[in-house]
Amino acid sequence: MSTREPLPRAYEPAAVEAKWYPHWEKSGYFHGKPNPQKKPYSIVIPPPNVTGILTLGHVLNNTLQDILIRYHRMKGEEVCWFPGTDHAGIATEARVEKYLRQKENTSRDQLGREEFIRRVWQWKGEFGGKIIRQLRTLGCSCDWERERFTMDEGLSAAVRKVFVELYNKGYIYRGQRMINWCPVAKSALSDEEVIYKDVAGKFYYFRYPLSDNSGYLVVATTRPETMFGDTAVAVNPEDERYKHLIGKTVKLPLTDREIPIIGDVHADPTKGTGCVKITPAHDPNDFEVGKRHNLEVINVMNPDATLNARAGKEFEGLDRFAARDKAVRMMEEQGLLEKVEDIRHAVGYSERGDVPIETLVSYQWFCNMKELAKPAIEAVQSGKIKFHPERWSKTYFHWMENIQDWCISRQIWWGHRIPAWYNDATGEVYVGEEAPTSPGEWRQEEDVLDTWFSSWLWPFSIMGWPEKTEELKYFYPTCDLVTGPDIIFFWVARMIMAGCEFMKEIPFRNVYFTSIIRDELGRKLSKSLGNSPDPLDVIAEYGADALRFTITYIAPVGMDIRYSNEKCEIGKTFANKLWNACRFRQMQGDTSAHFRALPEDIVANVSGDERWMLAKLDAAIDSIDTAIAEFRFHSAAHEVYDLVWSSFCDWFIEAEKVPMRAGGAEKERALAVLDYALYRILRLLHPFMPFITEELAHQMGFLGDEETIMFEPYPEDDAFRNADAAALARIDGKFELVRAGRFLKASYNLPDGKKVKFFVKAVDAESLAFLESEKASMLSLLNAEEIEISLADYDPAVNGAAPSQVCALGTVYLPLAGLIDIAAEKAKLEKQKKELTGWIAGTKARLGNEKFLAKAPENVVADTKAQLAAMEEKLARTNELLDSLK
RNA sequence: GGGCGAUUAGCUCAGUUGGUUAGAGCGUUUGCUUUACACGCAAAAUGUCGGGGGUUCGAGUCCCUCAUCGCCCACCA
Repeated sequence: MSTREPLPRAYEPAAVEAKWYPHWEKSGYFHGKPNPQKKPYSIVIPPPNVTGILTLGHVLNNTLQDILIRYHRMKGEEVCWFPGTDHAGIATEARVEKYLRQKENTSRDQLGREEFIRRVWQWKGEFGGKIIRQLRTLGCSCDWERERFTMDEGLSAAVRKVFVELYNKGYIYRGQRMINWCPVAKSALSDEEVIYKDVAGKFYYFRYPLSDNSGYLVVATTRPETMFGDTAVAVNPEDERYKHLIGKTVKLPLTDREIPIIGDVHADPTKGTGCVKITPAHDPNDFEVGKRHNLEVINVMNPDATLNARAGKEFEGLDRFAARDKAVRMMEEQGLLEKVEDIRHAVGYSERGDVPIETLVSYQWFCNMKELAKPAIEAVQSGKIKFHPERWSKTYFHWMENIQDWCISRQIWWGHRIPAWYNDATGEVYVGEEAPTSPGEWRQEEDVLDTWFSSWLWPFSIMGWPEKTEELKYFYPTCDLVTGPDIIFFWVARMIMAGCEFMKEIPFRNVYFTSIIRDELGRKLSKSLGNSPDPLDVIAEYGADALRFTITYIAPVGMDIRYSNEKCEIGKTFANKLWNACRFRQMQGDTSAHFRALPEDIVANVSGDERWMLAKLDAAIDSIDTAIAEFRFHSAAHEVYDLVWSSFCDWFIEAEKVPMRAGGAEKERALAVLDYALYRILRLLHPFMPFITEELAHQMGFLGDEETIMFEPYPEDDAFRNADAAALARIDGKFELVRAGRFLKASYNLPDGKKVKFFVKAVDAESLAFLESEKASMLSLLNAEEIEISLADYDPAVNGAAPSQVCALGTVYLPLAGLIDIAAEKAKLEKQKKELTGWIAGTKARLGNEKFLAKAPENVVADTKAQLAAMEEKLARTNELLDSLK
């Protein structure tokens, strides 16, 4: 695969990405299979809708999963990322209906059930699963051999088995209850599929005349069109204003019906007029009231939310909103409209249809969740399953502890048909995995199951359950789940319940809830706002690695992300930086033989800079391990970014130019350490930026054609940073001096490249010796002509007045022969003196505080004392400099 | 109504169990074609850590309270 040519000046991701992914996939690198020699690590993908296309939300979600997968793979575990798609009943049915209407001018109902389903499968084959192909562009290392669809035969068998089991346990039942109805899908919905929006509405105050013509009651409603279903008016039995009316009747306007006035606590005397119209068929509270008083349930609506015959001739067939207007108008004409108030109120909308839902009474299938919830609550309470961030467990507990029956039947065709059969002759109901074999006319239930009724089995159905497969034995339970907090009820909670019930084992150990991605203005990304960038465009412009890295880098734990395409510059420039570091290395000659491990003699002879670099690497490796273990992906990204850019490129490579120039054994050692560090960096970075790291590992000659970085060991701590803390501190001191010298040059507007002479007065003999030994390095880093290091005071009489900087290892002077701005120097030193004096005073006060000495930990006290000494020493030198300027 | 989160540099955000002088990227300013990189190098400036109170030797960090913004759940005849 590798073509060892000089690297171009800038990284061009497109060709590299297009090259490696197919190679990885063809080579079977993504495939995981049970292997008793290795520790299993598995993730199941949150199955995207088969109709879906890649969004930035998916990018974040799947990048994080891929980071985990690649990280654990390199850690030597047997990893498997199970991918697949969800049949998404309502969404897909709507999508295909639209397609058929546009392409063939036909409809679901024209085609009939069997033909329509055939067409949906056809559509899926042709257009479905686009997102799965897009995930490849992103670099996701899913085990595509194991790709599943929630309506595959095996997964469908799992659904049937689960349905029958829960039915036999008495959890699943069919009943007439108040449900949420979507007029667009013409189907029942679960409570979770209803989203509440605050919208402007009106409160209509209607007069309902008493039958005896002795006056009227005023009732308020936001839904005038449901009045045709009113079967009572309720007042509070304690309400002095109305209690004498209980038992009388009112004439229901616009109808010829009379309805009773009933006493019920549901009527709150403090709210509105104290009188409530009761519409049992269209309001959950009213339904309860109706049950208590044995009221008739009059459904006045058709499935498409037009009014039906029960609303009377004038209203039959009218859309609910038209009917509302008409009812109000007619009430007004009859003098029965008392007043109208503007209000804002929450209205339930269908998640998919984006229209107000109707609550109505209907026969549906339900699943009682109470018993299923118990072990699932326990699993999270006990810590067997951990949520990250932990606070989501509160949301989880609150919902689980108040869990309601789940309405699982849908009046659509695309989905798992409920395995129940009716015998109309005998009235029998048969529920079984297969059709009944007993004689008689059996008619299968028309309804299908809620999409989530298959998704909740995903972690084990995808592994072949109910068959007892090797995969289940090895990979179940999965390790980590990465998903959005918006589906905590829909999916996460239900998977935990299903796992506990059917596998007797939790489905995963950790759940990481990703951030929600917003635009720069903090708005949710949406198609209608046009603020939702297409990830494929972003990848084309910046590269997949850049997008992956950027989104990881900017995603804080548990908070919303403000995303804009421009932010991908972070990842793009970072990739380019890494590319050029390798390009530089390539120019220095052949790859060292020691890039995998440094031999003893090199380790024994590493320079201070080299030890410093190896120590930085160790520290970064530890931080990254910890960060990934705690799902702090952005910390890991920041850590590796700083390591590469600051430690490796800005300091280490620049410092190593000295031994590399020296040639011979010096150069050989420097290149060995450089290669060793570089290959560790590439591996550290691979989970975040898979393409560029694979490409560079080959370009640099670290890997042969038949090898892949994917299975190279993830770097581990070499303990270099524990080797010699004092030596590492001295290198930091050298860098501080370099920074100070550069500052002096910049302060006097000297071009960075100008060769100048510095003087350094070392603080002591030890520092003197060290700085002398690092002289070549400092000359190079400072771009200086000469550096004179001594223990003696700088003598302005000899070299002229010089601005200076006080550092830990010594004071740096830049002689400027007449150019020195004495006033500016004085001001700088006075400022420094003031700061030092302030800190010293503060530190002394702290050390003078007996309580501090008594209560603070020893190391804090010792550190404080050391700081004080250092500051006092610095102050003394600052004062000397000030004196010298007088 | 119940719950959760946020408020730190001009912007977007870091800041692990409380412990020196609060950081990064972008932007801004200055100087640079220095043996990879202008997708770059070097340097600089900007903060009463939302307000108030408390605990503590010590608070951006813990507690209380207020304000503003956002999310979730419930309810709303």
